Amino acid sequence: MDDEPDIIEIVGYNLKNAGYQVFTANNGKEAIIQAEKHQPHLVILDVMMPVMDGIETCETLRNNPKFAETIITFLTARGEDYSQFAGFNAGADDYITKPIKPKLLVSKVKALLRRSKEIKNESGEVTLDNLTINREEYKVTKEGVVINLPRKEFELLALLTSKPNKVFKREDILNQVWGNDVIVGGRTIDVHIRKLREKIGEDSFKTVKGVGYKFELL
Amino acid sequence: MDDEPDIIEIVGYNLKNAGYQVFTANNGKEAIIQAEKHQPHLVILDVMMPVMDGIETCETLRNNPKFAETIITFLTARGEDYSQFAGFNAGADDYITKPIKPKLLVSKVKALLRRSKEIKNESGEVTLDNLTINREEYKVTKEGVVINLPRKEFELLALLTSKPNKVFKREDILNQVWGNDVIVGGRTIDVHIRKLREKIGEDSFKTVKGVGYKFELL
DNA sequence: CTAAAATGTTACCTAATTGTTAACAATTAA
DNA sequence: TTAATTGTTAACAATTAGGTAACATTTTAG
Repeated sequence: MDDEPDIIEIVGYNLKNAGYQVFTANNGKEAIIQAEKHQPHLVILDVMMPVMDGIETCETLRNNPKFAETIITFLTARGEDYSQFAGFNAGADDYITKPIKPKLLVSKVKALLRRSKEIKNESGEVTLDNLTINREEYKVTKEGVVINLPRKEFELLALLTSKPNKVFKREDILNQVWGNDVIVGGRTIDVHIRKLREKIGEDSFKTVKGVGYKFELL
Repeated sequence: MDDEPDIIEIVGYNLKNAGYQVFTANNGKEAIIQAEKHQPHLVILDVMMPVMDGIETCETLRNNPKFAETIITFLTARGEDYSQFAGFNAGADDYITKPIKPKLLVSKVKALLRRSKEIKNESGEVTLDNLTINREEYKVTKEGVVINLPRKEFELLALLTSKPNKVFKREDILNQVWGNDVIVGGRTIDVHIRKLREKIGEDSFKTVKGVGYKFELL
């Protein structure tokens, strides 16, 4: 994501050639929207971008737990130390200065992604106990029987099962399932939990008072 | 690990200052020996080193599964593209070119280590003696038995165990567990300590009169 | 050795949090 | 357009955590 269309094209071309799926944006705001939509493994930012600069974009992404695992690197002509500093302080993983040979850039990207790919071997499908959650198909199966869940219920289940036994704070649940800006009443989460308990099983969902909920593996 | 003693000293000094434990070597062979001995999280190599050059050192380390998780970066004056290429092909995670301001180097190192530390600390779990405290799961286990703690008790325990044997002042406990602004009566902490003593064990929590409490490892 | 200060203990009350139901609104599918 | 499904809310019930008072005990200082 860069402000100069040419650079975007060159970089994009080379990364696509290297086998990566690439989405582009012309400014920070767009970049964030694209990132939300595609959940990329890696984000490349320029420092100077219209509407929202790279540093701010980086900070915004970093503050969203959805992108905690996302690798963020700057690619920019601004080589000054203080600028690099700002980049790293904003939570970037790397800071690459232009000019750089496309092939070398691909090498760098490969090096950056190597580690995150090791972690994420997600097929989109997770199996826990006798429960299978397929995020791509929005399908849940329990003991071989398909359970049809409405969107919100599915997303809530998907979130909780993304890290079994981890307690998700009510606030985080709201952010991730309902979105940062949506305001809903105080009992909404509970009602959805209730429905999941009905359909999936009472014991799987544990309340941690004053904190939130967790999906518990026994 | 570099061939120029001066650089080694400067880099080492700055990294130590940033809180890292640093071991040095003057050539590739030494570097490998040191790495085997200390199992570092990060290895910094120069490309040009006597006895065994950096590329070869990097390859050797990478071929050893023991160092699969180890982050390796070059730090060198050889900025040529083909040289960087060779570095990444040898399995390096990053390639930093000199000259670089020490502070910026520290930032880079921090960025490189953040991910590997996240993965290792991901469990958020601390084990002391026969006691396990998992912050992410809000779960405490003693001798394999799960102990369910209310939030405040859990947070108090988490605080005290975050630095075993350190005495936490009553005031600090109030600030960290109850928050800067909340005003509670003078016996509140004591009551919670009491409950923890009941559930975790009398001896673990020691009173330091006129100061506060500590979690004592025997 | 005694008084004052600090801490320990218990039981109880209340406020905060969560659970549950049903009604209503919004969305989607037929 | 209507019917079905899903999402949200309100109202109330149930639960539990947290705090405090009151008193006991221990420690410290003079």
